[in-house]
Amino acid sequence: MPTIDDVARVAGVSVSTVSYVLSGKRPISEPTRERVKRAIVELGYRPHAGARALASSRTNVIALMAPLRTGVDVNVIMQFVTGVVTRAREAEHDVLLLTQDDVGGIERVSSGSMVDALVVMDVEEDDARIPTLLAMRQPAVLIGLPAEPQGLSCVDLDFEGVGQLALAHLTQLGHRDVALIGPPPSVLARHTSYADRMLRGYHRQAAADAVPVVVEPCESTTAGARNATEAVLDRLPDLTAVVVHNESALPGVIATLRAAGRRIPDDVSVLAVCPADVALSQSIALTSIDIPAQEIGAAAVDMVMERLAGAVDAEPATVLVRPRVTERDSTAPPARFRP
Amino acid sequence: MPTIDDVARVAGVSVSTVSYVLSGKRPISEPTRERVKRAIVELGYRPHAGARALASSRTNVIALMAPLRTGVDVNVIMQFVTGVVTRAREAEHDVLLLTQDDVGGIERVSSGSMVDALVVMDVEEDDARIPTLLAMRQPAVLIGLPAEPQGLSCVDLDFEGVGQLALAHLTQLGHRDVALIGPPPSVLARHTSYADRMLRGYHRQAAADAVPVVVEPCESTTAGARNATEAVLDRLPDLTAVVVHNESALPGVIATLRAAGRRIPDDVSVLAVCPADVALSQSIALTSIDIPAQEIGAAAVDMVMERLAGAVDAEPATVLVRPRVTERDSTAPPARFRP
DNA sequence: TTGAAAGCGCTAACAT
DNA sequence: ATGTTAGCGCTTTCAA
Repeated sequence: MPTIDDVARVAGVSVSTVSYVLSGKRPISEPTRERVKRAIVELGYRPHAGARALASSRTNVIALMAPLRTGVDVNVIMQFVTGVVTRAREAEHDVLLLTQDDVGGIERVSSGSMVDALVVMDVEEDDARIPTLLAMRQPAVLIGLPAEPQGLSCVDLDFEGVGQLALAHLTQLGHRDVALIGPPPSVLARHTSYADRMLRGYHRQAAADAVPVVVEPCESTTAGARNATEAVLDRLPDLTAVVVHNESALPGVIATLRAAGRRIPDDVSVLAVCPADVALSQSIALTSIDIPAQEIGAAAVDMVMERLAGAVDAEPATVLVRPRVTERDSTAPPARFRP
Repeated sequence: MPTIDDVARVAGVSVSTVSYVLSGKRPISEPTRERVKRAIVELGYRPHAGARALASSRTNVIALMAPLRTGVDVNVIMQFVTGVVTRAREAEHDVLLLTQDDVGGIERVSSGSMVDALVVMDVEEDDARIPTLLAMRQPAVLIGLPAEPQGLSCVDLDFEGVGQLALAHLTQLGHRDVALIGPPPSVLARHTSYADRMLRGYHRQAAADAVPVVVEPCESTTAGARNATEAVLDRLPDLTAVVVHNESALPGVIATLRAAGRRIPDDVSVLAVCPADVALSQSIALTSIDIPAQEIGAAAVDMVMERLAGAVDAEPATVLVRPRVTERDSTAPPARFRP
């Protein structure tokens, strides 16, 4: 492997000149730059990442902690991951993937100076990783919003708003007998940030609209979806609308509703909270509050890069993407509102 | 951040002693080792990854190229990824994630000495990355089997065997009117390794058993599954069994068969080629040839580590995991064989 | 506009 | 069993 010295020799310049041509951190005359670039190409030179990291304390790598916990939809995770990796590459960074949510992993990559920053997924209300993240010298950005961010930067869809908006949309259509089919019990049990926030917003809206709250957690299997849907029909025989906040349950919920003789949206409206492509790949195009997972992942990287670039002590930001309802074919006013 | 010098000073030894305590590459007296370890803990010392890489030409990072191409099931990808990351951690390595399948990414991490080795997923029959992989000084392992590995190591399920076994299992039950619902057209079009091999095996078995080959590619959507299933029923009105090599299509295939009035397995047997958990999470537990994605990912890492550890020129290995049918509730002999 | 050289924090060969 | 020290390949300050 050629080194920077080789390049310098071939180009007939000093190593520092080569370095500056590469970094652009000081002006280089056009002819010199040309000679250097030619030498680089000729030799197939690539700077050694380790040497660079050692000399500059910059690795151009960010860590992405994407724990694969039970109950979280893999599709959605991958959309976040894709967003992060893609945007990171655009910013000349690579991504080190951590799939365990252990504090040990954070410490290893952080104090070992393996990465310049961390992006953390699957955040809980009271996340055990927060103290560790605060102690690192590298910046961290959470995808999610814990109860007390304590100065960490966060990005996410505004899930409280999602809960409110989901119910409000249905009540405005005239629905009163609405149920929420939610995330799996495991997700609820560990107080995953998005789940708790969504429920909070949903409850608030229910209070405002004076409609009862009927919530059914739901395992992410066909059987789980069937059970939850049947439970809901049982608890609310006059059900006219259902909010589903569980990607993997959607096919099963739809199938079970139909099996029970309820047409969508004629008898029951279905409003999904999920990525747009999931809403579109069901047997009926679902009205949904889209989770822009990829964009949120990209936004997380943007925040990382800001922190890396400039104001080291830029005050921590919390970016909450505003939810919107995209009307498709699965919602309508309840039957009694129609001729 | 404390450095190795700090540790040496606090422990009252030389830096090399600290280094050797850490690496275990030479004997250290018990008392000395103790003092050093205490100093390490006391200071919270972590070796600087870049410095280490520079001095030792070892990064303890492997690259995982997991392109998210259209048509491949995310669930399956994630199982491979999980297998790779988990086993890599067990071997004291971290994983750098590349999601584009560009040759540029390989060159960057390889000649930049960012990683010790590469694991490559989503391999095609005639994979464009092979020349680049051969040119690297780091070892590479493919998950998949190209037409000409040219000396690269490969691990995968024996998909030719899968194709044979799938059909053989059904014909042995007495089925003659069998259809194969396959991967999406895009996967076929780019000659993804596993798809081509499975088809090859299937054709061979069909010739051996003298049954016609009815193959229907299938988009990974509910609609796609419906279309493919209806097409199959159309082409083969007396259909008694179907092989499904398309995870995302499974729910739709099952639903469509039922909608057409065919009970499973009474009227139609369904044999799936998919990870075990996918087979188990359908509305009926499917007989399947399981794809042990996680184990294959782990095996890929094992092969990497062997190469890294010892015989640099260990001859390249090709490990093909033997497929097995796991009988569950979706297959039975055809009706005419039963009372 | 360019060059010389002092590190960055380790590993491992060479000494003792 | 332990210590000394020469790099590893780069960045960046200081000089010119």
